[in-house]
Amino acid sequence: MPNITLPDGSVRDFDHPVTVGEVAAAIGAGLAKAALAGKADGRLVDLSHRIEADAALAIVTDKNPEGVDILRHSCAHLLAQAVKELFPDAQVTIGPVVENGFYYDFSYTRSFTPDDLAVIEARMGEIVRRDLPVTREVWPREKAVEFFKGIGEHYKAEIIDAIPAGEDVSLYRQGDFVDLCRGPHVPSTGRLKVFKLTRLAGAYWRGDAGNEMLQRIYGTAWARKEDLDAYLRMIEEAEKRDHRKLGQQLDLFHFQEEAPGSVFWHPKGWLVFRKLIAYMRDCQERAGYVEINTPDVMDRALWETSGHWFNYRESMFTTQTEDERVFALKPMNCPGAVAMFAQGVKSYRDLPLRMAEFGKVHRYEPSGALHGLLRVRHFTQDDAHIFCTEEQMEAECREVVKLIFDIYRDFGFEDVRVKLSTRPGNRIGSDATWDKLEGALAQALEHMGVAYALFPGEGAFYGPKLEFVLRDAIGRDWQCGTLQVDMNLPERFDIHYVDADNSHKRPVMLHRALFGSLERFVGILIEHYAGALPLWLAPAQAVVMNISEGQADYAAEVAQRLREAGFRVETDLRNEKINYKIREHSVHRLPYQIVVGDREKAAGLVAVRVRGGQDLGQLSLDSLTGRWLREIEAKAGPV
RNA sequence: GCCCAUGUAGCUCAGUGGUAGAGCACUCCCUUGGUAAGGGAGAGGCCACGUGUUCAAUCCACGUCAUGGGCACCA
Repeated sequence: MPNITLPDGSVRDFDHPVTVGEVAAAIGAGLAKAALAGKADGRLVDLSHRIEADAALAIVTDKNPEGVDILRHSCAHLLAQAVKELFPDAQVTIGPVVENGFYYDFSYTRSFTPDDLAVIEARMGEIVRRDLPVTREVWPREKAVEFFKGIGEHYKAEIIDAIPAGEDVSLYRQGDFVDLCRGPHVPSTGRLKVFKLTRLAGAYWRGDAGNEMLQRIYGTAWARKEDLDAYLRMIEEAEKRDHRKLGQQLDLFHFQEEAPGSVFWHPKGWLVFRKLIAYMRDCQERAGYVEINTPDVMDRALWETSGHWFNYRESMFTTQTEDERVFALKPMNCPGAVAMFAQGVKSYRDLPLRMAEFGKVHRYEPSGALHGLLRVRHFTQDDAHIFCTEEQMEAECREVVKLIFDIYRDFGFEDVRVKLSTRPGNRIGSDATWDKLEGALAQALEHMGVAYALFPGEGAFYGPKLEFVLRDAIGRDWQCGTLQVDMNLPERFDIHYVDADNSHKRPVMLHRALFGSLERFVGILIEHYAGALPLWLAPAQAVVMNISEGQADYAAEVAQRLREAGFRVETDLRNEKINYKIREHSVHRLPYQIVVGDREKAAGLVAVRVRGGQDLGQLSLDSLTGRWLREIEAKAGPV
């Protein structure tokens, strides 16, 4: 008879097979009440699961992450049941757990509306009040297929049909509603209390754009009301930080209909952009890069050689001119860099050759993909191509990785994760070459002690890649930098260098971008800093305000002296109260506000207020600029 | 590209089958005020664009464009 080993190491002996729920009850009434499911020998099971033999068992409650996922999964079923009750003709498909919640995809003749959503949510609450037991049944696959076909659930039948013949499938029943599911689920619908339907969306059947579009209903679900509230507050905070909203409020950039997916940079936004380029230029010069610039418009023949014409033709902007010649706006900088390398004869002594280019690339992204600064059709890469020998490849990769980590740190991104994507099914080049390229990336990381996640099959068709994902101030992840190794383009363009033995050798090419896209990086920074850019990046670093007309000249003079010292300083001499001016510049997140009244004018000092409200009192201009220099040196401001 | 929603003043938004309104911003006047909104007056709109329906369309229908939320895509 089963001995049950609990997580604390204690063992309970039962003289008959027991269910998980019975074990929980044997431990304590409180636990029995809180129990949602069990984890038997590492496998999640229902409370009703019977344990026949010795096992290690943990009781899962809503305090475990797995428990919350079970709540979410059960909420998906609850949603499906509510929809089926309200719209019997709707067909169910799948309803998985996602981060913070769940969704369920339906097929239905008409579109659901936001009003439907409220009605569905109300019905979900009603089913909760019925407190229906949720029970598991195991059926032969064929019987399940027949059953779902019989009740008109063709999508469900198709899913089950894909399960290998002869296998049993598990079904969950709550009231009249039956769904295919691996489980586990909560024991009854009454356990689902904290959920909210959030939005409607379209989604392709089986995630394939060739299939019909289903209707997806998203919801969020939590163990406790406080968790839901915290989540909703987090969403609100993210909305406040939205770079599109802040870009408007802070007068950084705009978009307009004539140029979808292309940015109009206003003076302030462009200043940030320029500062980032200047910063990166400085980093790259120190790291031994040279900077080049190649044409934006080049003959299609070049893109045929590179392979882009055949692979990405529909995403390229092309020209139509008087002559018959077809040009394309560059969607990537690499062919230009290769052309640059091919000029003149290169010696092994020239390698590694690190060529950077702030290249503006043009890609005709699908209209539905455009998203503020984060996905645009014209963007500027802080691109570089490193031509080196196979022997140099790994060391170069290490240098790039180091540079990336150093740079992200300057923006306060300490939490950076690395993804290694390896050879895809559809690829070019021999396995021996792929071994070398993947090895170079993996070893570079391992030698540096950098942890990484492996993504088999996710590499580009010409080579493996590293991707760098950084986590921002409110915990969201952004993929920015990339490092790819490539033996394909050098081959296609037939470039070579002269080696020490006077033979011609093919260089290896590294593609790398650290910010990735400057446009996108500015967007990420705006959200990361919630618009309060650190002093070195702030478009206006300070504003000088007079209290009344008598100090206007002095305020202008102070501003001018600070500008001459190299700072970006505005004046606000308007006939407004100081409260009004301070409010306005606080809303615009200026790092420093300088107030001059009769007292400061008489003393030759300035009164200084720091972003956030701190009052520094009266300072001399020298001590103020000294503070600023130290702050700029420190780079990353408070986030 | 696909599904759904949205598009009214510089911004945020009301509103109606009989060609429009608020707050903020802007201009002018009063006020010269010491650390988050002083008062008054004024100016400002092809109601995204096109085609229908109607005596009459910002409002209804269809189409287009753009934006938003997802899906698909992201060399």
